[in-house]
Amino acid sequence: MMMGKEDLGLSLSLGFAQNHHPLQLNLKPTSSSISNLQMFPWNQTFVSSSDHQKQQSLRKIDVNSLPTTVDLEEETGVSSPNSTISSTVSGKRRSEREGTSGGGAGDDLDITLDRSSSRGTSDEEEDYGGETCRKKLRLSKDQSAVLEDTFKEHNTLNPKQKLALAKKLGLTARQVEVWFQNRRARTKLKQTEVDCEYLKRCVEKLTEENRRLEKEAAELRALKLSPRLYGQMSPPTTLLMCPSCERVAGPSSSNHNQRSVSLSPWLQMAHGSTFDVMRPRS
DNA sequence: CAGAGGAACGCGATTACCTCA
DNA sequence: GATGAGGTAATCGCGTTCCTC
Repeated sequence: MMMGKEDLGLSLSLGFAQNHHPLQLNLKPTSSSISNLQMFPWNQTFVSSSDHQKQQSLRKIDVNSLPTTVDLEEETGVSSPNSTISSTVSGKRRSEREGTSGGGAGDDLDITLDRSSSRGTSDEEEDYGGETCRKKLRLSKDQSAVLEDTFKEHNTLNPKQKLALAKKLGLTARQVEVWFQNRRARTKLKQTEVDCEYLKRCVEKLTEENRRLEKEAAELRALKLSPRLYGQMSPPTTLLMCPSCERVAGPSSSNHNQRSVSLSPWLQMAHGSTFDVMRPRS
C-alpha cells in the first residue's frame, strides 16, 4: 500500500528568526489504524506480553520476507540482515547523552549500530535470501503506523530505542534507522515546500503593495502638477516619526518631538501596522 | 591541556525497487 | 502487457560530535 502525502502526518512549523511567528501546518491524518497501535513509552520495556501478541500479529501481516524470528540474534549481530549490532562497554553516544527520553536502568550496556556492515558486505547474500541485488522491502501499513507514531514522539532514536522498536516491528535496527532518516528528510522537504509557498505569497503581496504605492505616487505627482489642489494638501512623501519610540506619528500626535522620515514598510511591520504580509496567517 | 585517531551518527544526494494509473 | 511517474527503502559520501589515548 502506498503512503500518500496525507499519510505523512506532518506537523510543520514555520518561524521567522526575528518575528517568531510560527506558521503551523497540521497535516496530521485521521487514521484509525494508527489509533489501534500503542505508542511507545520509552521509559518502559517495549516487549510486554501484549506487545508480544501485537508483534505476532504484525508479523502475520508483514509483507516483507523478513526472518521469522527477530530476537536476541539480532542484538548480537549474528543474523541481522542489514546491520551488525555491537556492544561497547564505554563511550555513551550523543543521542543517549542528550537524553532522547530513553535511558533508564541498565544502561551499562550501550548498544550501537555498525553501519559499515550494511554497506556492501559479504553478508548481503544472506540478507536477501541468497539474492545479490538489494531488495526493496515495503513496510506494512501497521509497521509504518507504529513508526509514524514513534516519530511524532521523537524524530530521532537512541540505539536502545531503535533496537526495541526494531524488535517490536520485526525489522532490523538498520531498517528503523533508515526509516527515521528518510522520514526526517521527508519532513524537511515538506517544510521547504511550505516555506517556498509562504515566501511566494509574501512576494505576491509585496508586489501588489508596491504596485499600489506606485499608483498612489503617480496620482500624487499628478496632483502636484495642479497647484490649486496641491496647496490644500500636506506633503504625502514625508511622514513624522517620534525619535524616542520611532513610532510613525499620526496627525494628532503633535506633542511628540517629531522629525520627518521616509516611511519604511519594515518599520511599519515592526509596529504591527496593517502592513503585515510577513506575518503568517493564523 | 592540546591534538590525533576512531567510532557513531545525521544529513544530502542518489540509486534501486515497487506500485499504480 | 508495457510504460512512465511517483513514492520510498536503501546506499554512499561527507561532516560533525564525542571519546580515548
